[in-house]
Amino acid sequence: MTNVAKVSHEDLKSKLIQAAIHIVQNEGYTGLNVRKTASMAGCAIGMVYKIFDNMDELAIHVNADTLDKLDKCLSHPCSFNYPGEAVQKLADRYIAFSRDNFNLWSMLFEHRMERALPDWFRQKIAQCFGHVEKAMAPLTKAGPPASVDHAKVLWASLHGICSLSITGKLDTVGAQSASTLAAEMINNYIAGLAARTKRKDSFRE
Amino acid sequence: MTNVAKVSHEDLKSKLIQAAIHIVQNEGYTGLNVRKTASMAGCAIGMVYKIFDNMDELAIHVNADTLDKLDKCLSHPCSFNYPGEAVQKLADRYIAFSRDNFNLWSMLFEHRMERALPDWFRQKIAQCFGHVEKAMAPLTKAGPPASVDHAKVLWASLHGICSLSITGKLDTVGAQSASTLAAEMINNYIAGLAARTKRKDSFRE
DNA sequence: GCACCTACCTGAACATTGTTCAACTATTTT
DNA sequence: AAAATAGTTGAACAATGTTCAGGTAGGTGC
Repeated sequence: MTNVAKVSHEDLKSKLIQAAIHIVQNEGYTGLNVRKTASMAGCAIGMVYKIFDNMDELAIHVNADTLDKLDKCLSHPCSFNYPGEAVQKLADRYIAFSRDNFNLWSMLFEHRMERALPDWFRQKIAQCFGHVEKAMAPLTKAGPPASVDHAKVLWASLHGICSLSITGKLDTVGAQSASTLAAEMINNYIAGLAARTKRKDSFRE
Repeated sequence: MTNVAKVSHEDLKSKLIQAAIHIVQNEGYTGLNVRKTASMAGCAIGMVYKIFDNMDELAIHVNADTLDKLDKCLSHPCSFNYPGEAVQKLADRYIAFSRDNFNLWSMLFEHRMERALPDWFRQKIAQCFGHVEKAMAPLTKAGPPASVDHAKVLWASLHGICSLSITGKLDTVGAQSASTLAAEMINNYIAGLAARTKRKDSFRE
C-alpha cells in the first residue's frame, strides 16, 4: 500500500539522515558521499535519489538537525543578574556548541548551497536567532526605535569571532579565546549602546 | 638550460594563476578546475602538477592575489577627523571590496584547505590585518595593557557581518546594509571601550 | 652529422565523486 | 495465475583531481 511505502520511506529517510550525520560528525563534511551514506543506511545508491533530489538536499537535512540541536542548546533556561549577562551566557553557549559539534557546525557555514534555502530551513535559523533577539530586547527597548537591528549585529559579529577563531584564522587557539574575544565584543557593544543612547537623551547631539 | 626553463616556468605559473583568477571571478570557485585552467593558460594538464603540488596550491595562489588586492585597497591614505572615523572608513573599504570582488573574496573563506596554510600566506593575512591594528592603536593606547586584542575582535566581527550579510544569511540585502550594521558595531564597540576604560580609571571597579 | 642522452612535456588512463535509468523484484489487482 | 503497477537495484555515465608511461626537443660527445 501507499501508506506502508510511505512509512518505510520515512524510516529510510531518517536512517539516511542519521547515517549522514554520523559521517559528518566523524569525518567532516568532505567525508560525506552517496555511496557511504547508502551503504551505512543499508540501501542502494538509487534510493537516496528517490528520497532526496540530490546530495545537497540531504546536506540541508543534516544542517537542519544541527540547527535543532543548537536551538535546544540555546533554549535552556538561564539565570542572570543583569540583561547583559544573559547575552553573554548565550554567546558562551553558542561558542561551546561550535566547539563540541565542530564538524556539524562547520558544515552549516562551509557547505554552500546552489539553490536558495527552503523556507522551513530559514525558519529554523530564525528560531535560533530569536534567542539572541529575546536576550537583547531589554537592552534596546529603552532607546529610540532602532534604525539597525542590534541582535543581527551581535549575532553576525559573534559568528565571525567564532568562525575565524575556531578555524585558527585568528592565531588564537581553542574555544577559550573565542569566548574571551566574544565577551569583549559583547560587553563593549552593550556599554557603547548604553553610553550613546544616554548621550543622545541628554545632549540631543 | 635550467635558467631558461625556470623563467618559462615562472611565466607559466603566473599564466596559470591569472587564468584561475579569471575563472573564479567569472564563475565562482566551483567553476575552477584543472582542465579549464590548463587550456586557458595554453598548457597540458600535467604541467599544472609540475608547477603546483595540487589544485589546492593553485587556489592558495589565487587567494594570495586577492589578499594583495585587498591590502592595496586598504592601504590608500585616508583622512579622518577622529580616530574612530579611521576604523569606520577601513571597514567601509573592506565591505566595498567584498562586494566588488565577491567571487574572489568568497573563495578566501569558502575554500577550506586540507593542510595548514603556508607561512608566506599567513603573512599576507597579517599584512591586511595590520591596517586594522594601526587604525585601532590610538583608541586602545590610553587604557591599560589590553588583555584582549581589540583589533582582532573588530576584524572578526566585521568579517562575520560582511560574511553573513553578503551571502544573504541575515535577511538583509546588498552592501549598504552590511555597511550600516558594521558602522553600528564599530561605533558601539569604540564607545563602549571608551566608557569602560573611563569608568575603570575613575572608580577602579 | 649522427647517435645518444637528459630534461621536459603530453594527454590517455585511473580513482573518486554525483547522478541517471534500464532492468529486475515485489506487490497489488483483475 | 496472469498482468499491471510500484518499488528497488546497481551498472553506467559524466565530471572531477591526479598520475605516469611514453613522446619530444634541445644538449653533448665523438
